[in-house]
Amino acid sequence: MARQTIAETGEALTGHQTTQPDLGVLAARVLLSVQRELFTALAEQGFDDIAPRAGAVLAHLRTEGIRASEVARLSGQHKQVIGSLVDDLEHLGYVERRPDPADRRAKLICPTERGLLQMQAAASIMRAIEERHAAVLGTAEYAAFKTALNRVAELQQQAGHDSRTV
Amino acid sequence: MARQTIAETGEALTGHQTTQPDLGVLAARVLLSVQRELFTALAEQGFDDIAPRAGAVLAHLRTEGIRASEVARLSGQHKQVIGSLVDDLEHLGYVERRPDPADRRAKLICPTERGLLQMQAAASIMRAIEERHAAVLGTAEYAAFKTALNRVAELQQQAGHDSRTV
DNA sequence: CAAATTAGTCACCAATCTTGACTGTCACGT
DNA sequence: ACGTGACAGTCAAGATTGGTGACTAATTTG
Repeated sequence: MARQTIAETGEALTGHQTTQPDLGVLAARVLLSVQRELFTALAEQGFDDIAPRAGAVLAHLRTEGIRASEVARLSGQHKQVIGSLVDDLEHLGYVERRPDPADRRAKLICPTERGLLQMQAAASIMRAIEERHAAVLGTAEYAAFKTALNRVAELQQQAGHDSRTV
Repeated sequence: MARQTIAETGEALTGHQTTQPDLGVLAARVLLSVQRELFTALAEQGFDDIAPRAGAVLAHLRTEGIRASEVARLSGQHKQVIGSLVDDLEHLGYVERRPDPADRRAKLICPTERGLLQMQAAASIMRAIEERHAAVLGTAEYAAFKTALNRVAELQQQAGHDSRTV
């Protein structure tokens, strides 16, 4: 798995080991380890031809299709990157490009049958991962955690947006 | 966040917008937006010569120094990557290599005065970010969230470790 | 002392990200 | 209707980044 690489792996900068790691370090750890588990499990289920970086597209697929530029916005990646990812996924048979009836400039990225199977598999794996955490933390506590994480992600994205503008 | 990346930015694969995004997508969003805000703020405070990828090293710096291979383990990056990052940070005057008195093979990566200032600045910025979230969610709720995130990161890293072995 | 391990580096290759320019298409104001 | 500006997507090139294997030096093992 990447990058990503997360890219690979930018993190925050405080972190004496003695103190609690900060939000950035924790987010990085969760992301990397979730990615690793998810794509390992996917590979075991036969989806062994996709890399974590393709997740930027796959994570935002919908049965009705989605525009490339919307994927770019949601994933924070450039349009060119999305384009090449879609190229790859198209060759691998996970998605296909269809013209958008509502806008002749745009093309909808639609999952194929294989793409749908992959979406279901990924959703199932992620559900299992989260249920495992919920079993340790407690169902109610995990739900509260997830809600808070959602909220933090929203808040932080607004702030990140502002500071990008600066 | 890179970078990137955070990679890119591999994410999970479920995500109809109608349902709540999964753990991987949320972690990616938090990581990317925190990185963006942190490094923007650092740049405004005069630390404009460091990129998010350098965070892999900076996040694990300690005043007493730390070995390159330990940074590699903590950050999940290869030794070579750490080596080149340390090269850069050394030229920029953030860290210096000192021989490890305990092992003549090893070199300790120690922050310079500027490195210490940067560490303090980063810690302060991250504190401000987290306090902002705490103000919205409530102090107690945010503390609970942070604790849960820590726990999830631990659990997930164990799982990720296992699946890497497979 | 010889063998196996570990820390760090060098050099090379592959993958990835970023930028700028370019073609169609849409939306808006006149 | 028409010109202007904005947006969707693609092409192509450059720079950055990441991964791999081999190598030296020092430590540990037996």
